[in-house]
Amino acid sequence: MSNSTQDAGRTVTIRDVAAAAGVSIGTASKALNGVGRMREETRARVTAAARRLGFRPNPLAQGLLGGRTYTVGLITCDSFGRFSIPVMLGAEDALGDGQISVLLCDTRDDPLRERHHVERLLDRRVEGIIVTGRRTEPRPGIGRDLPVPVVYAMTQSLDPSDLSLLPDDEGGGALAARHLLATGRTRIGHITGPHGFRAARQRAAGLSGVLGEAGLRVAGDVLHGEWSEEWGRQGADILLQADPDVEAIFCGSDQIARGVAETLRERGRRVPGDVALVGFDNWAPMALGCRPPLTTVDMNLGEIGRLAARHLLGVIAGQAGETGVRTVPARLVVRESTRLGT
Amino acid sequence: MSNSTQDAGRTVTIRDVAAAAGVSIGTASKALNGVGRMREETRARVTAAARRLGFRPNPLAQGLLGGRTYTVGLITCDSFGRFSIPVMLGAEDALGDGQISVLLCDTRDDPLRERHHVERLLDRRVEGIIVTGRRTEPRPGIGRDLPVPVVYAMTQSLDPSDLSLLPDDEGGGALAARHLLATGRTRIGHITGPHGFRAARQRAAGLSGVLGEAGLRVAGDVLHGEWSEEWGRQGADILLQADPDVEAIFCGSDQIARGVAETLRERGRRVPGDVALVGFDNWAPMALGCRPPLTTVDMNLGEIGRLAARHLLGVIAGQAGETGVRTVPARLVVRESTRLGT
DNA sequence: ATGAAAGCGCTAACAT
DNA sequence: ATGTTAGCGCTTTCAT
Repeated sequence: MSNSTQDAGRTVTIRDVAAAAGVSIGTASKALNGVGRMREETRARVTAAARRLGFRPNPLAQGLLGGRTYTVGLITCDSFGRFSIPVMLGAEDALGDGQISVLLCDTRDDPLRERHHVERLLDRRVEGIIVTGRRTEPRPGIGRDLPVPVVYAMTQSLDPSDLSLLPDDEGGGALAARHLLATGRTRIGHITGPHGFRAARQRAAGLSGVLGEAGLRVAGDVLHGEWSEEWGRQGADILLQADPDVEAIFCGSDQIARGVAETLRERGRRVPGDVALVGFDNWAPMALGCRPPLTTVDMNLGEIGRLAARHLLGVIAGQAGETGVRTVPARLVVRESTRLGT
Repeated sequence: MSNSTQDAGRTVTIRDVAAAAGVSIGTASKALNGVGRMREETRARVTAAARRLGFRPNPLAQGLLGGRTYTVGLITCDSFGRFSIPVMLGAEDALGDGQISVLLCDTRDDPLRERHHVERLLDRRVEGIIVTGRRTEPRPGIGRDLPVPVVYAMTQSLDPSDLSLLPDDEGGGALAARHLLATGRTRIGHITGPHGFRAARQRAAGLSGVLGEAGLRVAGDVLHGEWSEEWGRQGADILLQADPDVEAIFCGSDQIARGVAETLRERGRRVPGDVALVGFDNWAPMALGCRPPLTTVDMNLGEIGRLAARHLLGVIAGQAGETGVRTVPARLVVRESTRLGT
């Protein structure tokens, strides 16, 4: 009981370890950190004592020395929204494995809160900061000439000397388009979110690009509306009116696609038999709850987070910092809504 | 420019402040912390110098002294799932306002990872730990006799000497039941999640209890199944078969309720005209996307997180630590699916 | 009312 | 090969 790793009593310091091993405190430090030259036997004795006493170095003291703090800050502007969460998860994943701790803050889109949090993070000597968001639109950076590297994930800094990691919305749109063409559909409509969203415009551009190469156009033109199921329901009716023979609909989000699916069913069109359907986001509860389950584009948000974290670790380790915008490829998840022969 | 709060140059220490104010370093410390006795003029001079230089105390150094670290750990077993996120948000909210930083870790339900993270948090001298989860089932605590207070939110520790904050599932069920009775329905069915979930059993108990007091029983018995829309669709058919005259259906989740709503529509029952519908979770995308929008029970997860954080702050501040299980009242959100006269 | 000094736990020069 | 010493930035006695 008394030699368990975490005794309730006083903290065991390196001084205790040194005493127990019969060496000086400096020697103990070197032994434990694997630096300096010393007899193997001594090193072993110190290590053994440390283990026996359950010694755990105090990171505060280590950090104070000007050494590393093994901490990074994670700022979300999104109240842990649907998009920033997978990103954070990926980041935590990559960082946790690297023994880095994560200080979390939520700015709730308030620049004042953000400024405040950045300062707190710097006070705590984080070694880097990851900023996540919910939209891909450029935003002001969190500060110039910060003493630590910063990376933007699922959001873009206006400052081109920052690195921003974004999903490849255009590529995702292209992916959907090629998939639909491959299943033999050529009359392809598009119902998506507000024109004010770059994500919506880029997904549409990806679709149009591929169709254009094939000498085709978007059936019934691109329909912009809310990011909601309700708009999906309305949009589907509009599209069916504009082009009753539409063979496939690519939607800007899974929510929109669900609404579209409902209207199609109510209008007597079978999915995918009459009309194939592709969503965007691969948001499991939506995509799987849809009838039929939805083929959809996955932005690989977790990968974006992991890349952001790894970038940070790289820069911290001294690598040159990449800058500008980098795009992470999307991935198509095929389900019933486009399956052939149904 | 050069007197901005965050200069890129060397960090300004209290030593610099003292020098600038023409006092000793100890005096500067006392002045800034508002302790000790000294001339008001001196204190003002130090404060002014600190502000002018942009002095920010180093929390590492402060913590090292055995003082406070103003940090708490937030452990989620849930990979930031749908339930733990609102809890975390609430906690971050309450803590951030109190100038406390949050160290985040995700255990991914792995006890080894959990143990590891707990130790890392303790190494970093967090002043307390919040454990969040996705299920209300009791789980082993993260450790006995930890040197800091621990509170469980949206998950329960097996150890009764811990404090666990849970949603009031039974109360939520009762809330739904009373609301349906108040709208004049007496034949009330219940379609919910697996019997293995305490949450499902308690919500059912809440419903049955209220119905029992009114001399009623659950119409067609409680139907247990998956937490999915698909089950909602199936369950609705089963219920309609068992009791074709059912007037209302209370569902164990919003997802189930959506499935139920779909089947009802396809079977020609109007909601809420023929059958009223109540969900559980108040998960916006589901509840609002439903046709019609869903009346549902909100567990006040954010409040659970806030309470957890405040409890922790209280214990840290020296208050006696409450123990055992404490339940947070749920709240009914009324929407179209039960609105009268539709 | 102010200053000097010790020390939190640790590491990294510099001595031996 | 090991020990000694000087700090990291701060707070807190204890002198003055």
